[in-house]
Amino acid sequence: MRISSRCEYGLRAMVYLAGRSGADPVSLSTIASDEGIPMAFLERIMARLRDAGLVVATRGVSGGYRLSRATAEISVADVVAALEGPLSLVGCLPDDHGCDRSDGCASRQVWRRLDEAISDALTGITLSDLTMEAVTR
Amino acid sequence: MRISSRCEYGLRAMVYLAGRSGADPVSLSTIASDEGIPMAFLERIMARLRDAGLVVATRGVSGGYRLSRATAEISVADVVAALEGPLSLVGCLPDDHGCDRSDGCASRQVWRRLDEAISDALTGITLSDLTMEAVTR
DNA sequence: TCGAATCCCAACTCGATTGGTCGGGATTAT
DNA sequence: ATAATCCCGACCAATCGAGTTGGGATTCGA
Repeated sequence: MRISSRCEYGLRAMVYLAGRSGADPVSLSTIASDEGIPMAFLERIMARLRDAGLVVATRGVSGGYRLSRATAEISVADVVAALEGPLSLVGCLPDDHGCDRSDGCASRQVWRRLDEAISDALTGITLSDLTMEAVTR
Repeated sequence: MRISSRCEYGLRAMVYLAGRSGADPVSLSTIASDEGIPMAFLERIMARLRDAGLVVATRGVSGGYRLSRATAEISVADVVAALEGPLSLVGCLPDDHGCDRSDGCASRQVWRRLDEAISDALTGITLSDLTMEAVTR
């Protein structure tokens, strides 16, 4: 179970933007070179973040990306959900399709718990937390 | 981020064995048919669990698998680690290779926190918890 | 009006992983 | 012996991850 590069890069880019929040939009090439991320790949990542409504792009000469909301209003969970897809660990949680196995439910509780643990951990951190030089532990 | 079938099947098999703990070994074919898992695939899974020291196999006519330890001594984290590999979210946590990026550390704290949350959630549940008909929440 | 900077997008590659299957061994109780 | 069982390496198809390529469409400034 490993975080994808997509997700790692995406969060880095968002933290980067959070550090420049309020200023002019930042171009793809700037983010990519400052963060050491392959530009064409970052482009795909930003497209997802845009589609999720987390960043706003402006095109043309001095265009670029900026955050769509205040840094305190964007959680890491938002970013991860936008990049990793639905983010539910096992298929049968929402639809609850029967659970015909006797111990299937027992195992499933594990995945549900884990789901909650992950969710709790990620929704509790916002980009503004990350721009301050230390996550309080 | 999704749990693999391998892992799902593996935990189901372990819970199954936990429910019969202390009795005769259970054959692959029995587990597979009772749990609805493709037998040849389950065989590969059991091999990993055996290599991890979580189950013991005996061959020959009335052979099969049994747990190597008491159900309370096997955590879900043990099972998942045996089946999912190293289970660390991002490569640079143990070796800490520089962190030359300015905000790399900020993002990394997120992954470390998440790592802890997952680890805590999984080490806290043992097979004996799962054989009782309800995980206390 | 032209061109450069910028975002937008679909298609492609390439290797690893997932989810299996297949075919034969080696062991052991009866 | 023989049947039941685990053991194991090889194989396979589909998907996913991590990018790349090549071209658009927009917008600002000169």
